[in-house]
Amino acid sequence: MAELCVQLVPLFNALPIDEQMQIEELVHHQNYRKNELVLDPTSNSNLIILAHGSARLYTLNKEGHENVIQVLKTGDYAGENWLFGEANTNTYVEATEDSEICLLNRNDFLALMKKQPELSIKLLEQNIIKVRALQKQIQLLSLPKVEDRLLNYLQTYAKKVGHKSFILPLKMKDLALYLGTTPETLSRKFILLEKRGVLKRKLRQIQLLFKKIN
Amino acid sequence: MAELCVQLVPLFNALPIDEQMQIEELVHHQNYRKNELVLDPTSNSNLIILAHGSARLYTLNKEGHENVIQVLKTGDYAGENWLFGEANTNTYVEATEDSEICLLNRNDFLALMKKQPELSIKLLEQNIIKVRALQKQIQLLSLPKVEDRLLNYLQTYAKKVGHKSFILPLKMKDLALYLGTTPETLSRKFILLEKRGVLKRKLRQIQLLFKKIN
DNA sequence: TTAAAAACTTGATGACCGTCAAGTTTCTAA
DNA sequence: TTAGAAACTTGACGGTCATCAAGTTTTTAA
Repeated sequence: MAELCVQLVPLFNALPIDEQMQIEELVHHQNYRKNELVLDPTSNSNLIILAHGSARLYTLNKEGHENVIQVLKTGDYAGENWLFGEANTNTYVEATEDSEICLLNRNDFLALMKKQPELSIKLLEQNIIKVRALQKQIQLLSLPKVEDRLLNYLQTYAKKVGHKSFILPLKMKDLALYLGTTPETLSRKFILLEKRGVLKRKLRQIQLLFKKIN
Repeated sequence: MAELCVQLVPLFNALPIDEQMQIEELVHHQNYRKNELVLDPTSNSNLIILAHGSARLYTLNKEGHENVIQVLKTGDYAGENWLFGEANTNTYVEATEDSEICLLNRNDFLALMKKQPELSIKLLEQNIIKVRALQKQIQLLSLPKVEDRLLNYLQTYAKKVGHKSFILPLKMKDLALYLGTTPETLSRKFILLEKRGVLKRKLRQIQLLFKKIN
């Protein structure tokens, strides 16, 4: 279990601990019984974090029938979008077992950001970094050949660590996922690149062999 | 040519016009002669926007040799990252022809955000929306079959517009690019889905035929 | 240290899809 | 209205890669 609920939310988890604690102070921890309604559209919009338990998030269609959007388990969260932009107008959350749930009120949060502009600047900074990482991943995934994706990834990573020798930060399985391929194919591609003299490898230890990293 | 330099920068271009103008007021427009240095690491860090002309962005390696990172043409920009986080410590920009260049100073910009917390909140909001869109695209690109990517895209779009009939917002060519495939394959997949009775299509007019949009 | 699990590799196979080239339809602007 | 361009379609083909299954190696934890 995380020390702070807000650490579970990607939006916040890269923030310095001080800022995280400022936000944590705004959070209301509460216990709900099974089948109890946690929030509905008349509530203030909230970020909802499941500290422990489970809940389901649903909307009601015209016929009044539930439309389950998401099932939340321990450690999950929802409603990041309600902290900004549109408020929640049609979504309900109900505990599906006895649960401990953290709620962060939209207005409280916006007020904090207005009072502490530094906080929103840091959040913005984190988010811009994230955007750049995602764009890079999309650029990679758009290369049709796995070989090119892998090479591009390795070059980028080498540039980032500033060295042509490095240890892969991901397991093959995860790297395969990141590159939109399978461990099998990835394994073969590594061997291919090694045969071509592009790199040397011992397990996850990689050494790139070309002159220029650009 | 855009009315405002800052509209060229994705970070800003979805902002309300008022906010854009506030930022634009901070921008220094300047003319540079061919080969003139626009900025170096001793300058304050700046966002640089090429209103007209061209420039090259480079670093110097240990031997003092130029390492060209990027070539900027009319409408291009660079240094978005210097507005936040790390300052520029090693990059030079030089005009490669007579150019009109807009510079936005990091400190000016941060000061504005601190004075106007609303601004950074809006920027953050835009950025979060962008993150969500990018994550969706990655999720799509990770599906190995084009067919699945297309169907997933169509379902998501239908949900967004709240209707099973809609007009594709992208040309085939662009949709193909977005889905990481080619116009040819995309065309074939549309026909396949039509034959299967999943949808009807007349040009870019789409109608999904399955019961449930979820 | 040793056994079990997890990670990684290897092989065979066929479907999928990118490519190229040549069509057809739709759009655009004079 | 019409010619030209752009967008889209169709066909044939071959390479890439996902899949499945059965290895081997490395890691983990008792």
